[in-house]
Amino acid sequence: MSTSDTVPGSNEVSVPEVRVFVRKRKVKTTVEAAEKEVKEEPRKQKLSALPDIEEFAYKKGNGSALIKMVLQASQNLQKMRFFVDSEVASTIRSAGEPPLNWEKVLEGIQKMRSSEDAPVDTMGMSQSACLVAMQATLEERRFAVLVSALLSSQTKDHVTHGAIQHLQQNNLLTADAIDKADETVIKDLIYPVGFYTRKASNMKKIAKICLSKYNGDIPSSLEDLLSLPGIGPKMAHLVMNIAWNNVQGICVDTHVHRICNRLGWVVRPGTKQKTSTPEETREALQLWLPKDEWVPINPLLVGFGQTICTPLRPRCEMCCISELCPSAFKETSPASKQKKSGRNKKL
DNA sequence: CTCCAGTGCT
DNA sequence: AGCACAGGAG
Repeated sequence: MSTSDTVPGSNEVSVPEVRVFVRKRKVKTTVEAAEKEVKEEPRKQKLSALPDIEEFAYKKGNGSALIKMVLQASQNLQKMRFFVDSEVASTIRSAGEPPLNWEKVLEGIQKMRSSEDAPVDTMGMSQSACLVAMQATLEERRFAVLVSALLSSQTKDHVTHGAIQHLQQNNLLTADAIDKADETVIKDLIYPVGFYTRKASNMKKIAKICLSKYNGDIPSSLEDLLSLPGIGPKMAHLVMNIAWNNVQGICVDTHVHRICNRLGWVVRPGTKQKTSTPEETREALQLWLPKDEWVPINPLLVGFGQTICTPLRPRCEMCCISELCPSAFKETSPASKQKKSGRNKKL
C-alpha cells in the first residue's frame, strides 16, 4: 500500500533527525503538553524505527490517531519541531485555534510563488477584467465587476476578458443596457465563456433585479449578492472585496479548499475530518486566519495550487514546505484508487 | 476516455 | 450526494 519508500519530508531535511510517534492516548490535550513529554523522555522516543512510522502514517482511520514528531535538531532539543498529521491536528487543537507553523507555511508558499513564474491564471476575475471598466462611473464599474465575476467562473481569464470587451464595445455593461438587449445577442457576445447560455440568461435576470431593487447599481450586501442567480459564495465574496472594498469573508475556490485540507488547516466542526465543501472550508478558515490574509490568501493558494499543489499528483518533491505538510507524499501514487470495475463500456 | 470548476436543482 | 451546464486539457 505505501508504495513509496520515502518517508514524508525526509529528503528535505539535511540534519540528523529522529522520528517519533506517540499514540493518541499518550498525547495530552495540547501540543505544549506533548512537547514537554517528549522533552522529558527523549531517549525512549528515539527507539522508534522508521519503517514502523511509515506504516503508522498510512494507517489512518482505524482509531489509532497519531502524532508524528520529528526531532530535527542537532545538539539540543530546543530546536524541536512538530509535524502533526491532519487527523491529530484536529484532535489536539480546538476549532478556531491557528494550526501549527501556519506562518512558516505561508511564508514558504509566498517564496515559491514569487520565484516560480506561475501564470497566475486565476480562473477568478483578474484585474484585467476590472481595468476595462475603469473609465466608467463607480456604479458602472461595480456592475462590470459583478458581470466579470459571473462570467469568470469555469473560464480562463483571457476568455473572460474578451467577453467583457465585447460587451463594452456594444455598450452592454450597464444594467439598463443589458435589460434592454436581446438575450441571444448577449449570448453571442460572451461566447465562449463557460456555460454561456445560462450566464446570458442570468445576466438578464440580474440586470432586471439591479434595476428594480437597487436603482441600477449592484447589491451592497453579501446576502443580497447571493440572492442573484448565478452568484454563489465564491463570487459573492469576490464582488464584496473588489466592488465594495468590503471584506466580509474569504473567497474560497477549490484550490483554497483542497490546499487548506491538505495542510490540515481546516476541519469539520465537531469532528476531526476534512471539510467537504468550500463553504465549510471558508468558515473553518475564517475562525483563525488573521483578517489581513483574507484577501491575499486566494491568489496565493490558487497559484500554488496550479503549479505545485495540484489536484492530481501534487509536486511534493519540489515543494519547500513539504516537511510542514501532513499530506506530503501521500497522494503521489496514481494507481492507489481503483473503483471502476463495474462498467467497462456501454455499447 | 477521465478529470476539472462554480452554481443551481433534485 | 449527484447531476447538468459547455467545453478544455491530459
